[in-house]
This record gives sequence, structure tokens and C-alpha cells, in this order.
Amino acid sequence: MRPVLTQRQNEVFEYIRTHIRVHGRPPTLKEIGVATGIASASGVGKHLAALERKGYLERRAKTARGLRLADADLDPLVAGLGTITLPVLRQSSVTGSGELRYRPAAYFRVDPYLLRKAEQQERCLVGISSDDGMGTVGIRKGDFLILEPVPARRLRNADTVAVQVRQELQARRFERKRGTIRLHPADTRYAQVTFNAGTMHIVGRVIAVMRRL
Amino acid sequence: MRPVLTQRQNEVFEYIRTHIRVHGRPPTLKEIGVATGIASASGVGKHLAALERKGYLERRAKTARGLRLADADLDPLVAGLGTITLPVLRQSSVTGSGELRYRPAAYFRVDPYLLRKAEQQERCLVGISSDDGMGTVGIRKGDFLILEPVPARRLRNADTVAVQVRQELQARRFERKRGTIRLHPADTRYAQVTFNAGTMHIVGRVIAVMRRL
DNA sequence: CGCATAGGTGTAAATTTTTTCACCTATCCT
DNA sequence: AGGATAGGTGAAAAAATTTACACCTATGCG
Repeated sequence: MRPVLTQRQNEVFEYIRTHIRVHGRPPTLKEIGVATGIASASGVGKHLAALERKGYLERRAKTARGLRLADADLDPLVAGLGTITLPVLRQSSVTGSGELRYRPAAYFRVDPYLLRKAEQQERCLVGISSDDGMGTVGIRKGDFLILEPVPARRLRNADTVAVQVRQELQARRFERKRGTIRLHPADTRYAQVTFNAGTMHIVGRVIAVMRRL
Repeated sequence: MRPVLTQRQNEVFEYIRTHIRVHGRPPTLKEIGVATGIASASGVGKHLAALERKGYLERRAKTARGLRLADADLDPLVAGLGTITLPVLRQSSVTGSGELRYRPAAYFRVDPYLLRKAEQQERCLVGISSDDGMGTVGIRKGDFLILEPVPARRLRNADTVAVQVRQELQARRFERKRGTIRLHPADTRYAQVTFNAGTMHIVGRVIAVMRRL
């Protein structure tokens, strides 16, 4: 366990962290001083020396803004350089052949953390749910679904999938049984669909859900 | 769509991105020059000017390492700064006094599109729902809630809010009635809570919901 | 008391870093 | 041919930034 910080040291440390997050680069000694009320650059320098000694920072000498957060404080979500940008499916983005043709109208950025389940994050898409068939398990009409296109043969029972039906995108629970595929709504007021593999177009597995209130 | 980069410009750009990832700070003109084989700082400067003009970088004048990657609409590897980075609330991030203690364990990036309802996007937080009290309207235990801290007096009836109860974060529908505040769960199996303003800590209004499956 | 630690101030010197200017080469387009 | 654009070099000036040094105050400890 690393040595604890004094209150003042913690103030300095937190400012550095915030600055990096906001500006994308570490602060200078002077910037730190202004923010924390230390008039002298060398005063700030002593704090940095303490933070480095205690293992919260790494510094490189004679380098402008030559500090970085120690690995323990790097936050994987932020340090990972970014978000993934996913294309948003248009209503009519499935061709007759069952192939996705996307000329997406928009892109949506998501934190990679949401894509944990995806095998290939960069292949994922965003679609908009068009009914409440899975409402009872928390997927509702209008929700944004993050989808990973997966060939039907690699889907497993109880996966949540999104199917394109005419102009609609429906979330359903996937089940394969003796050559046929069933798509179960969670809400019993919706119809269960059975069909032969290849008949219907399953866009992909649902990886995550987002909703604006 | 942003203008395309020439090959050379792209080399410079890619180096900058890599440097930031590796070192945690942007490179200097000289560092870029050494890495890309440009002997003169002003030569590098011209590339940066071009990258800024084409919308790939933002720069701050007279600032050491004063560059950052620009918001990128189309390149998932570059994206990240156009998104909003929100701190994730820790379980114990509310002090006895009802104040937020700001030492987030992690950050989460979200597309600004999700924050439509927020008045001040940069004040938003992410919390994790701890029960299914709003399960019937699609907010479930474990969901990530995007919250905007709003003083109770500015909340309106039927807003969805998040309250901190002991170590839990619960989503509820807000209602004010003759001086008292009621928090309604959507699921009737959960208890409705009535209390006087100021008694309980409402973390904020729920702006959006995210869920990993 | 004497000493170590935390937390300062302030200045000057050393170094790094950006900016500006002048000038050069090549390609592409009209 | 003339002009715009991309991509350079090099030097000097200006500005930003770090570092070293001297000195001050307060607190806790044996």
C-alpha cells in the first residue's frame, strides 16, 4: 500500500488528475500553483517531489509538463485512448440479400467498457429498438441497442439478439431447437416466432443498451 | 467529413497519437521532428498548422506541448475528446453531510447525444442502480445511470431521480406535494417513501441509462 | 532543546519549447 | 509560365518551464 497523502498533497494530486482529464495534457508547475494557491513554482516542485516519492506520480526531469499519473491511478477507461465510434443503422440498411449495407447517417460514440461482451468491438453497430417485446427485461421501444453482427450459427441459446423485420428492429431472446430457430419476446403479449435458419435476418447479438430519458 | 490527410501529415498525426498513449503527454515540436525525420521545428509547425486547419488537432499558442487530439467524428481510434468524460460515483461517495466526495474511482465516456436533457453536461455523474424499483419502466439493478446533480427545489414532478440510501443508489419517480417529497417506485412491490425536503439526499435527475448485457 | 517533516516565498540561472523569418525544392493545375 | 500547396532547412528571438539555492514558519517527537 502506498503511503497516504496529506490533505494538501491530495489537493495538488487531484488537481493534476483533473487537469489531465480536462485538457489532455499535464499541467505546468505554475498552473498547479495558481490552482492550488501556491505562489512559487518551487513550492509546487516540493509537492511533486513528495508525490513522486510516495508513488503517485512519475516525472521526467527537465521536461515541460513532464509528469504523469502513476499506473495505479491511470484509469483504464480513460487511459485507453478513447471511445469507439459505432455507425448507427438506418431503418433500411438491410438489403434483400440479408447483407448489411451501411451508409450510416450518424455515428455514436461509446465507452469501450460497454463493449465487454463484443468479440470485435470495431464491428459493432448501433440500432434503435422498435417495440416493447423485451420491455419486461428492460429493453424498450426507442432504446439504442449496441449490436455485434454474429452469424446465426454462432449464436447461443438465451442470447439476446436483434432481428430486422421489415422496417423494424426487434430485440428477442434467441433459441435454437432441432434445426429451427425461435425468437422469444419477454412480454407474453408479443408473438413468438419460429423459422428455419436462413429465413430471417438476425442483425446480431445485443451487447448493451442505452436510453435517453 | 474532415479533409483527408496527406501521407506525411498522417505520419505526423499518428506519431502524436502514439506518443500521447505511451507517455501520457503530448510531444514537443522537436520530439515530433526527431520521430518523423524533420530536422526543423518550424517544419513540424507547418504540419501541425495543417492538422489543425483540417480539424485533427487543437492547439494552444505559446504553450509547451500545447496540442491535443481533436474531436473525431469518423475515426474510432482517434475519437475520445468529443465525448464527455463523466466520473463514476463510488459506493461511498456521499459523506454524512450529503456532500459528494470527489475522488472517483473511474471515468466513463459518453456520447453527448445521451446528455440532451442535461443543463450542464460537465456536471453529470455516472452511478450504478442498486435495485429494481424502476424495473417495470426499464431501469434495472446494475444499470449505469447518468445523473445530473440538481437541487431538490428545481426538480419537477415525474422526474426520474436517483437517491442515495445508505450504500445504495435507487432510481425513483419524484413527486412534491404540499411540502413533502415522495419517491415512487414503478414496481408496486417496492415501498413508496415520503419525507420532508432536506432529509434525504437526492443525488440528481436521471438523464440516461446504460446497461451491459 | 534539537531535529525532521510539511509547506511556504522569492530570485536567478539553466533549459526547453514555440514562434517568426527568410529561403529552398518539388508537384500539380490552369 | 505563373501560382498555389506540400514539405523542407536553419537561425534567432521570445516565451514558457524547470531547477537550484537561500531562507522562513509551524508542528510533532524523543
